[in-house]
Amino acid sequence: MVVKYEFEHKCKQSNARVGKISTPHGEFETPMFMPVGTQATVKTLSPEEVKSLGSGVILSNTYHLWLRPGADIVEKAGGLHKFMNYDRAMLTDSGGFQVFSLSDLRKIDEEGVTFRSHLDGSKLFMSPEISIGIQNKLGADIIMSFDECIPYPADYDYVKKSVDRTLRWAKRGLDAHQRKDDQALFGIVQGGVYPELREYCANELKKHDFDGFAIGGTSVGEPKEVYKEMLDMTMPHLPYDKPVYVMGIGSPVFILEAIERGVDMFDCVLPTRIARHGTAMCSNGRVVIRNAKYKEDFTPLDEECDCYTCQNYSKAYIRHLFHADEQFGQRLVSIHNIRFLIKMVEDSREAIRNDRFVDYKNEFYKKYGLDENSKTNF
RNA sequence: GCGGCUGUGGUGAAGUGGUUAACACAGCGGUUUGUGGUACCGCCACGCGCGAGUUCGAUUCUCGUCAGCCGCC
Repeated sequence: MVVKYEFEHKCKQSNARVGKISTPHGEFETPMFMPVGTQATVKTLSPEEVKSLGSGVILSNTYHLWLRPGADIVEKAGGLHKFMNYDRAMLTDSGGFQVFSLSDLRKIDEEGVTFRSHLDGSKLFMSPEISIGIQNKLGADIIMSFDECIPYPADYDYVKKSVDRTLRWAKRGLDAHQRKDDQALFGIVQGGVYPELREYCANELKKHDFDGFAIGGTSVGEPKEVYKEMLDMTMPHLPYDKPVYVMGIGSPVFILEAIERGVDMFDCVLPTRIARHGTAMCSNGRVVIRNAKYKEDFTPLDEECDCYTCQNYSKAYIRHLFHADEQFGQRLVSIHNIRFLIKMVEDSREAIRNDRFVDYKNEFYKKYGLDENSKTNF
């Protein structure tokens, strides 16, 4: 098996677990947060910086790289790792999310999805075979099934129809996969908020030799309670000896709730996106760095953080950079936010090993200024 | 000293004899969850240089006054 999951320990307080995933480009401990580098770059950061933050794996995106610069060019460069000079594990999303996020420009049928390019308006067609073919050329260590990420809310009949189609697409992708020796393929569980559909989808996927499983259709605007229900109705039906990945979650609350339920991997643009707009995730809650109250605050974003930004720069300075529209500010907050989440999963792993993850989570929430039942998703 | 032009929020700048003075930028606050994000959403002049007059009503008309700019002595 290309990607091997090794279980290490399950926390006595919950289903949270610690393990290790090995790939052709190194191994990483789980639970792990994966920064997103959609266009073969984690925006504003160099690969060396990303590595120094403690991430063992980053994402890139099939749809975006397909449009630009094109899969053939990445392949000619020697694959995504060489092209962007990143030698650790990488994962590519299938383009399935774009079916959702670009929904005003798409048409879905059994064969695949017809898009209109967001770059030049040209008509494009994506199918499971095309997505897997592109991902084979890109060469990430973990590639994803081409699925339909259903919006929330969606009615039962539509979700049922969509899940069946996603399952047929998953099988087609598996059949089309040409690099089973060095690229792991994960299946994606959909099913919206319906327990029987989630269970059904998981059970059908388990019949095939996927290397890991993802839970999709989350973080599409649903309330936190609904999110937790979707995890609860899905996790029991996934095999314990394979990695589990919840797609697209990045707020501390969503991540910690996933870890508590035994999830191993998560990715999100949230830390880097909000960083570029001046919001930092800190142990005492969010810091909107443009705020006037930081004008003369010469302390770090987060006194408890060990990142480059917090070791060297003050809120007043970073605030100045944002008001002066200087790019260095975006870099500094991006570095901090990614490190913050990775430090959070590092601390989670330690807590799990010490059988006190739920205590850790509650302590984190209290300091962050919220509790498990607060309404905010962040 | 004389003549002309102009005076609207932090800035630039619309506008009208009569409901809440357009817009932009800045400022202030918020949003962002498998990145279509130099994005998005709020708030921000009880007042239109000052004073008086005309009018039912004036930022808008008239007179005076002050300030700035331009020109002429």
